[in-house]
Amino acid sequence: MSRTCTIAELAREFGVTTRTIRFYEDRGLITPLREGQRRVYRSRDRVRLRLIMRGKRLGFSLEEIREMIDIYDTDRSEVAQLLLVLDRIAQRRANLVERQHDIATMLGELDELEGHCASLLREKEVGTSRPVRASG
Amino acid sequence: MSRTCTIAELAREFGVTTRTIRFYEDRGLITPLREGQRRVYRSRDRVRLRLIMRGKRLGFSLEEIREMIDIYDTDRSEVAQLLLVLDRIAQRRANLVERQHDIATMLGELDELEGHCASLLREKEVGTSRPVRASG
DNA sequence: CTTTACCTTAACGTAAACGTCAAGTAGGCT
DNA sequence: AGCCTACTTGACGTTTACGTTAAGGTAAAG
Repeated sequence: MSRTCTIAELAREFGVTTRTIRFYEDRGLITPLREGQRRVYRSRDRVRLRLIMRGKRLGFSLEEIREMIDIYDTDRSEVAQLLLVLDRIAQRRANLVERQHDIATMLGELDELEGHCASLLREKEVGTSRPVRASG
Repeated sequence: MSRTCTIAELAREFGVTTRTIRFYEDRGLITPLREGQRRVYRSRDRVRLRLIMRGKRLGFSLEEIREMIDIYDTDRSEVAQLLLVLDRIAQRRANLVERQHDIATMLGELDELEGHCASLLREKEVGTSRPVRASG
């Protein structure tokens, strides 16, 4: 495991531009170390970026993603903070479960449509003595 | 069930602005009837809007949502079109299944974190004479 | 007829999430 | 020393998905 890397390496690794990574930093999603001027990324940052990309695939805004990251970042030394984290986890979970239902609904509708199409297709195949040739 | 309705009624029903609905029409996502100048929406349009809202919740762009709607709209009288629809269905399904996995991963991570927090909390509660909060 | 309420198109404004220069710096090669 | 490459910080441009006036049409109510 490469301990640290440059911004260009990280960008290649995740298939994004360096501009994107700097933008995420600007929005407080990543906080790399510095070696003089240059940014130095560690596995910690790679984990973050993975979280970010996953969040993006699911359509979360960067702000929402920042909130998720905050959950992992919150200080867990005090009871109040722990309770806060548990509360946020519950909210996130509820949100994700909603999405799961939306996806399940969509998949169900696709199944239905597919079944319809398949049966239409069978009808057409039965009607033709030879393979696909349709016309008046 | 009200067969038709105005743009304002539809907007209230779905909790969006009329501007939003007109914008969706502009992008080819909805095509209401007209009574003179005015738009008239039927259950067909309501179904569309439900599809749109669901797509938005899942983070799909309006363009992607338009493509989904196209799947349902494609002419199914010809075999070639049916095969096209089946192909698109497969692609959509693959996409949705990917999202399901992303969500499952996130939920798993939340479970893990929750477990960690819960055990930290138990440690702290053991140390206190008066319990902070008990459950389960 | 005027007000009120709802509708229309058209056009400009805006926040998010970057893309795309521009101009400068720092280290390595020859 | 000169050049190349990779990095840096701006700062303006772009697309998406609407918000927000502007400017007006229509139909019932007062």
